[in-house]
Amino acid sequence: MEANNNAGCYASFSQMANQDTQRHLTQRDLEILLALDRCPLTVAQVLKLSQVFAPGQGFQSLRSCHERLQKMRQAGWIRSWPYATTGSGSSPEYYKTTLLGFRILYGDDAIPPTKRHFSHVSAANHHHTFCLAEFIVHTIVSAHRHDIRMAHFYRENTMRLDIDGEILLPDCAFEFHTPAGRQFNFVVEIDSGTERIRSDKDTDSWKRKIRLYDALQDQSYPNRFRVLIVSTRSRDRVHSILKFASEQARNPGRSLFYGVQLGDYLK
DNA sequence: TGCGCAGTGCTCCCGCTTTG
DNA sequence: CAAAGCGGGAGCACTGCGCA
Repeated sequence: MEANNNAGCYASFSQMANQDTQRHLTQRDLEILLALDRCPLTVAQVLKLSQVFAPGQGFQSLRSCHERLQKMRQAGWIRSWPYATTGSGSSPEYYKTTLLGFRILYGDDAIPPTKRHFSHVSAANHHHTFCLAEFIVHTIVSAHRHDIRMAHFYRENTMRLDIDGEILLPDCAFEFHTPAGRQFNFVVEIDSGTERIRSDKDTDSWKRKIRLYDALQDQSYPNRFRVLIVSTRSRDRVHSILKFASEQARNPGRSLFYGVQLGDYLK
């Protein structure tokens, strides 16, 4: 895996001082910008993620976290839009970096990955985006607790896997590095239950994904990766996909696909 | 900068009333 | 009688203000 959006490539503070925002950019602000560059986050998700910030940098309350995000928004580093809500009450807002925020992270000449990188998420993708963010935040926080470092994170649709002329775009991908020096590679597929499992016609079917990931693992040997299937729906859905994957696998002794229901994972 | 409190705005839920 | 409309209550995100 190659890194194209990793930390450690911040613009200099003198460059930032040239911005007309007249706001003090802290190390924590950079952590927030980096987090929002991975995926859109709500205030609650930023609060949870702040547990992995440098010691003493985490937020103690939703109130203070929200206040800081408002200041960053006023400075023009980030933007927010409301999520379409499905429960009672008003909908939470999700935050993304602006071009200014992006260039604070990666330098004045940094080129955004896509045109839509700084624009709002279409309503049809709200559920998917929120669930992906929940998974990412929980994964980073959990890994941090076990002293496992995440590296080379690829945000949604930035990793393009070309397998025998067919393309796969995982929802995200990353590496885990353990204190013992071991490396684990993961790609993540969020399943909202909208894709057919066994269809030959549906270009987004699980049958196609399973076939391509299986072929990719053959090509990648001895480098190994695992596919994490996170269902936002039911456990039955996870079991159905994993059962089908085991039926389709060319090497049944190889564990390539791992599945979990998002609610279970977050618990 | 962090936090508490009180208030606003928004949305969903639910029961009641009105309408066709 | 069922569907539509309406209004109050509840829950949640967010805001303004003051204090430490």
